[in-house]
Amino acid sequence: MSNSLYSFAEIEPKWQKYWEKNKTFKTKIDKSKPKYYILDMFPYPSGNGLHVGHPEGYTASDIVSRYKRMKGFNVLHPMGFDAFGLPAETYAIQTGTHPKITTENNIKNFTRQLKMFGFSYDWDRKINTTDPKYYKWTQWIFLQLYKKGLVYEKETPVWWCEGLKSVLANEEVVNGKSERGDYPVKRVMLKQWMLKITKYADRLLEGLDKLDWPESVKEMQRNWIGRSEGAEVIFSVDQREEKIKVFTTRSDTLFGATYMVLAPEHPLVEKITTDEYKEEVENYKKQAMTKSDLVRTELEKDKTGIFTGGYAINPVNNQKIPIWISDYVLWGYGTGAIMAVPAHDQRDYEFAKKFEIKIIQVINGGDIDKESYEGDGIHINSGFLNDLNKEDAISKMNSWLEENNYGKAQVNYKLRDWLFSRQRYWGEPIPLYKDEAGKIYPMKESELPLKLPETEKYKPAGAGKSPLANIREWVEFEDNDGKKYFRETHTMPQWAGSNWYYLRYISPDSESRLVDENDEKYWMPVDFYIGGAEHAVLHLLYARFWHKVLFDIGAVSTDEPFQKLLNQGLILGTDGEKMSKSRRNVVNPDDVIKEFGADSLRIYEMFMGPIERPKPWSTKGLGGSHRFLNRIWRLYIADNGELNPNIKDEKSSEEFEKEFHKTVKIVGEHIEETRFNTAISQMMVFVNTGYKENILNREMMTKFIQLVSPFAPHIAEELWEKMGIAENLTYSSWPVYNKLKLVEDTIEYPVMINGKMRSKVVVNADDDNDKIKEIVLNDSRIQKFIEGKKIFKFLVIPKKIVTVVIK
RNA sequence: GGAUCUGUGGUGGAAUUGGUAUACACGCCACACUCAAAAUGUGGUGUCAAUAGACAUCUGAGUUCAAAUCUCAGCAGAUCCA
Repeated sequence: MSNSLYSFAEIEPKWQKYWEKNKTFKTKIDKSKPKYYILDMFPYPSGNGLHVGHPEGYTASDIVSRYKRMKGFNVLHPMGFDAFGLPAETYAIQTGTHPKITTENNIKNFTRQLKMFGFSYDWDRKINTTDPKYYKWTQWIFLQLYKKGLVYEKETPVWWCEGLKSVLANEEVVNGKSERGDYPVKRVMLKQWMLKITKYADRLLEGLDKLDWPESVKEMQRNWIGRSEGAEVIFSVDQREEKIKVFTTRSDTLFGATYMVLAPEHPLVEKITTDEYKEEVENYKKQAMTKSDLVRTELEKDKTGIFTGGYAINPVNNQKIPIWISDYVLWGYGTGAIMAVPAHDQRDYEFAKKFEIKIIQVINGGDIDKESYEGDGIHINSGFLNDLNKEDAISKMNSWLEENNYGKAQVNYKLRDWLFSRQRYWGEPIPLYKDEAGKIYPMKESELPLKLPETEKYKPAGAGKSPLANIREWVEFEDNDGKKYFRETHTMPQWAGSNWYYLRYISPDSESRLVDENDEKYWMPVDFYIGGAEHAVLHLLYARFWHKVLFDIGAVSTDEPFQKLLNQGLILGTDGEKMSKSRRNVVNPDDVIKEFGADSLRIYEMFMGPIERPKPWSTKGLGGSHRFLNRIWRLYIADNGELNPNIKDEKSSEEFEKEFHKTVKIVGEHIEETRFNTAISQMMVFVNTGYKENILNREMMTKFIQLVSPFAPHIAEELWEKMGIAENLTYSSWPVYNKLKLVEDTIEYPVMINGKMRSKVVVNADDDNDKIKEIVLNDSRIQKFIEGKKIFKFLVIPKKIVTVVIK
């Protein structure tokens, strides 16, 4: 159906080979040029190959790369693979194929596909996170974190699925069952490695202000970090030594605290529970362990809880208040305990109503018989806070707490430390080991990389244990001192490799450092980073965290890694739904390239709509983009294969020349603004105009090829060659437009009367307002409307519109 | 429930950031080429009315000489968070 006039099937491989052979995109430091580092989020090389969503962002970054080269920048534009991950391991468990082999094959396939698009990557810088030469440095960074005291071990629950004999991630657990196989899952307590990202919370928050990122992504990160100012309050436990610390943003409501709630996992629960309640509490704890945090904190859900039999003392009035446990309080969030003020918190209110706990109103307002009141107001029933408003009451209470050693003002973060252990085989081994007494030792940097051992058993070794635990000869070793040591068997999460890959591209072969010092200073920061919005929080936050640590130890010279960020929108199926195998609406780029060529696919994906918006696929629309390339081709090449005889050294018409300069202006500006769809539509206008012209000035037509080249590089190279130009297109200078050509001698003004468009008048560009008014009032159409009416206002908005108000 | 974003022809989307609403493309219609079709080229295409004109940017109000654009209220959808 794609009746092509130009043979993309020959042209595209021809130029891809040419670029590869000539190393056209090889990048070196060149201090005579400004640098530009433009980065794609590197893909996980899945067995399915590329989908049409990948090339959307990659084409956008390729257009900018090619444009910047022509603008005289030294451009670094690399690609690599984030190749550790679950699918290869699952496949290994099923088939016995080593993940290394699967990964190698997939990378080959991905590379083949990426090359078919003609992306201008410097392939000599390709990286692969599973290469020991690469993960040596991932492990090295981990050791630096360890040395800085940012690594610690903590007992935390993980999801264990007996049916799958595997530990599952939160996302893999749906309604207390495994997403795959629907087996029950349970919480298992396990010692795991944590990274103290919370230590960097403030800097991660402040750093956002300087970044040229979408506001939505910055906002998401701010919410994720979740800084809140409040107070720590210390409650003592009735008849016991222990204290309970809570964090609250509403210390002013302390007089209304009528009970406390501990997370079921809170270690104090066991101590304070009286014999009478022991059994119930134990049962409740077991139940809570099966629920995910998401389910537990759902607002609408029915509140559950159990009284422990213990009491705490409210420090402000020495009242005994009951201590409950409930799953709506999470362990690992804040202090795992809350003071409950049912009168002024909705969840506490529902809880208190259900279990008939006392509700004391301490702020005037609302109707406490019906619902909690969370607004501001005058404090009542609050001793020394009475008559104060919220703000004043908070500050007075915080001073009181501090003076009396019952707490202090405190900043709290929603951000939690980063759980860094995975009970998997296909990940970076953690370079730590323990002796028989359990003492932890970091490996020496000179011993890195700690390679993954070969094995044929990829299944986990048992509840919460990694497959590596099966390989005794790897785990146990004797050091020179003759003592026995045990390696850590957990591996790093997939984020680890992707956390710093942008640095490795800068000097992929450096053996002495993770990134060469001089090269790093030249290339960093990444000027422009393009990728999916799904990484708005985790990847982009973790990478910023590591980067700041590297900055602190002097390994990098910038405080932030990614200056500008763009999220491309999802490409949906023709049905407007997310592409998925089960919906059978997946479009395969291999098929598209076979039928229409890579240039057509590139142009189409850029022309679909604004890059950052989600948009549905249209096969017809793709045909239109292909037709556009054919029209370009025919504008240059006649049916006999020779150059179009209209292309000559004579001057083109005034109009066509004007359109050309306008096109140069718009295409350049719109690339800078990443508005590729409108850049393309302007090129279409130029081509449409060109079809009506008899004289296509050779110089203009040459420059137009340059405008096309970032978008459709193959056809551009071919036409460039057919025009007989020897200069290297990739490094030719981007055309400059002549401003004077765009200045009009005359201006056509639309004339509005009482807000309605009534006529148009043409005036000379240098006519003053009086002259314009004269022309307008003499216009016959205008006269018809203003006849017998009084002119109230007469406005000329320069170069825009004339507006008349009559009555 | 919260945060952020979006809402324009039959469809994807433009609109110089408050100034002629619907650029460009898809689809559809007509004409040319053709024995015919495809491809290609040219023209038309918001709705009602057919000279004029009236009405149209999710709904309703407001600001303004002028609103798709700004403000408020509501409705619908998307993403993230709870």
